[in-house]
Amino acid sequence: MPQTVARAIEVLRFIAERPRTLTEVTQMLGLHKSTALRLLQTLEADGFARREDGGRYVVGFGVIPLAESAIDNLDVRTIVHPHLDRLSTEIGHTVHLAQLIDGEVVYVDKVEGRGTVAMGSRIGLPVELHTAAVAKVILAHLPEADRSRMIEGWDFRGYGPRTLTNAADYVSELRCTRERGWAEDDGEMEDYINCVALPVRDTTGRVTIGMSVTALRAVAPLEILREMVPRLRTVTEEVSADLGWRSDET
Amino acid sequence: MPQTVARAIEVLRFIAERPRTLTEVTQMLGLHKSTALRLLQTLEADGFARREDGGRYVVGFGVIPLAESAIDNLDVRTIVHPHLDRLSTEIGHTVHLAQLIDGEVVYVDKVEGRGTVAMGSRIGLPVELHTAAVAKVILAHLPEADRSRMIEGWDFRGYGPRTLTNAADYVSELRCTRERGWAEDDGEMEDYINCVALPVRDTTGRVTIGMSVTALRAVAPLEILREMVPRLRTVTEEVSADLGWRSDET
DNA sequence: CTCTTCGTTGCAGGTATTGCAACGCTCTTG
DNA sequence: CAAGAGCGTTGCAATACCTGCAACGAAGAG
Repeated sequence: MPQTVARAIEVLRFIAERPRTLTEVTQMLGLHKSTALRLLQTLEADGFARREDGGRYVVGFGVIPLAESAIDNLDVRTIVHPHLDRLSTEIGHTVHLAQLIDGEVVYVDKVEGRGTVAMGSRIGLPVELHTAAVAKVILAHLPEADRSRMIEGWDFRGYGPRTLTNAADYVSELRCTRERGWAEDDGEMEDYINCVALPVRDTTGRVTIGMSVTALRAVAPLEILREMVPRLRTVTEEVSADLGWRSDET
Repeated sequence: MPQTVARAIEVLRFIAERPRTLTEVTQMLGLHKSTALRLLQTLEADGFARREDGGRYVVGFGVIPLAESAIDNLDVRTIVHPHLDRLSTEIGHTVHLAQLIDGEVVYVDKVEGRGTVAMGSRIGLPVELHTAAVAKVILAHLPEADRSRMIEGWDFRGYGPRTLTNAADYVSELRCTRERGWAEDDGEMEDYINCVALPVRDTTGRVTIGMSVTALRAVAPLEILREMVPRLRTVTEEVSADLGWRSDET
C-alpha cells in the first residue's frame, strides 16, 4: 500500500503541530532532504502545505474544505451504532450513547438490552447532569471552565436517597470519576436502576461523548456492572479510534 | 515530484464532494481498480478517508486537526502582503486589502504608493460600504441574504455629488459590479480620490476579500485605473490561489 | 441457477521515487 | 576578507515501489 502517501500524511501531521523547517522534517521523520523536499513541494502545489516567511512549512488551506466535508459526514450515530449493537447483544443490557452538544449532554443513541427496562432516556433528550453516569463521565473530563459553567445554576434535584443534591459533592464525585476512568450511577435517579459509563474521545482528543451500560439492580447490581468495565473500555477505545482519535502519537 | 501523493489528494478532493464508491473513483479519475483501492486503503488507515455503510468512501476525521492547524496560521496579511508590496511598487499607487469579518468589511492591509495620498483608511477600521470599491466588490459577490442584511439599516450618507445615497442605486451598482468583475469608486467619498477593486476568493470559493488600487484623480483618473484592471486581475488570481482557491476543478 | 457487477488479492514488469552527490546561497567564524 | 558550516535545491542513476493485469469471491439481478 502506497507508503509514499503514508509518508506524506506523516509529514502533514508533523507540520501541523507547528511550523517546521525542511531540515526538521528530514531529521524527525528520517527522510532524505530531497525526498522530504519533494513531498512538501507536491503538498504545496495542491494547497495542503504552505511556506510561511522564514521558509517554514505549515498546513495549507486546501485541507479546510476537506475538513468541512468530514464534519458534514460526522454523524456520530452512524459510526458508533454498530458498536452499541454488538456490545448490547454481547452483554445483554441496555447501552446508551450521550454527547455534549453546545453546553448540554444529550442522548444520541441507545440500544435496548434483552430484558427491556423502561428508562426515562430518549434519543435527543438532555441528560440529568448530576445523576446519569454518561453525564458524569463527560463532565469529569471537561476543562474546568466549561464544567463550572455547566454546573452553576444546575438544579440538583433530589430523586432518592443516593442522589447528589449539591455541587460540592458532585464535583468531588467527578474528581473520583476522572481518576478511576469511569463513572457510576448508583440508583441516583431511579432507585432500582444503575449504570457505569466510560469516556469516548473524538478526533481532537476531547471527551465529548460518553457510553454507558444500564441495568436493573435486580438483574445486575453495580458490582456486576463494574466487572464489565474492562470489556466496555475496549469498546470505547475502538469507538474513539473510529472517530479519528489516535492515542498513538510519536 | 511524487505523483502518488498528487493522486491521493485528487482522490480526497473527489470523495469530499460526496460519498463515492470505489468504482466511481476509478472511473472519474481514470485509475485502475487496484490502484484506487490501495490509495483509499492507505488514506483510510491514516484516518483521511472512511467507509460509511454501503461501502462508499468519505473524508475521514483525521483531516480535522490539520484544518484547525491551517486556520490557526491563516493570517491573511502574511500571505497577501508580499503581493501588495509588489503590486504597489510596480504601479506606484496605494493598494488596499479589505476583508469581510462578521458582517463588516474591514481594512486588513495597505501599502502606500509613491506619492502618498493621505486617505481615511486605516488597518482594522471598517470600510464605508456604499463608497469604497473594496466594499462594493465584496458585497457584489455575496449571497443575496447576507448582502441585504448588511445593506438594510446602512446609512447612505452623502459625501459628495457622486455618492450613492440610497439602497436602490447601490444595489444596481452592485449588479453592474458583479457583471463586469470589478468595482469602482468615482470620487464618491473624497471628491479627488478614485479607485478600482477586484475580488479575491478564499479556499471555499467565497469572495470575502477585496483588493483595490487607489489614486488621486489628478494623478490617475478612473480611465487610467481601469487600464490596470487586467494586471490587477492576475494579482488577485495569484492571491486567491495562495489562499487555497482552485479555479481549476474537474 | 446463471450472469453481471463490484471489491479484493498475488504477482511480475517497469515506472516513478529514492538517495546520492554536487551546487548556490546565506550566515557565521577565524 | 576568506574559509567554513548549514540549509535548500537540482540532475542523475539504481532499484524499491507502485502499477496494471488477471483471477477469485461475494452479492445482487434477471
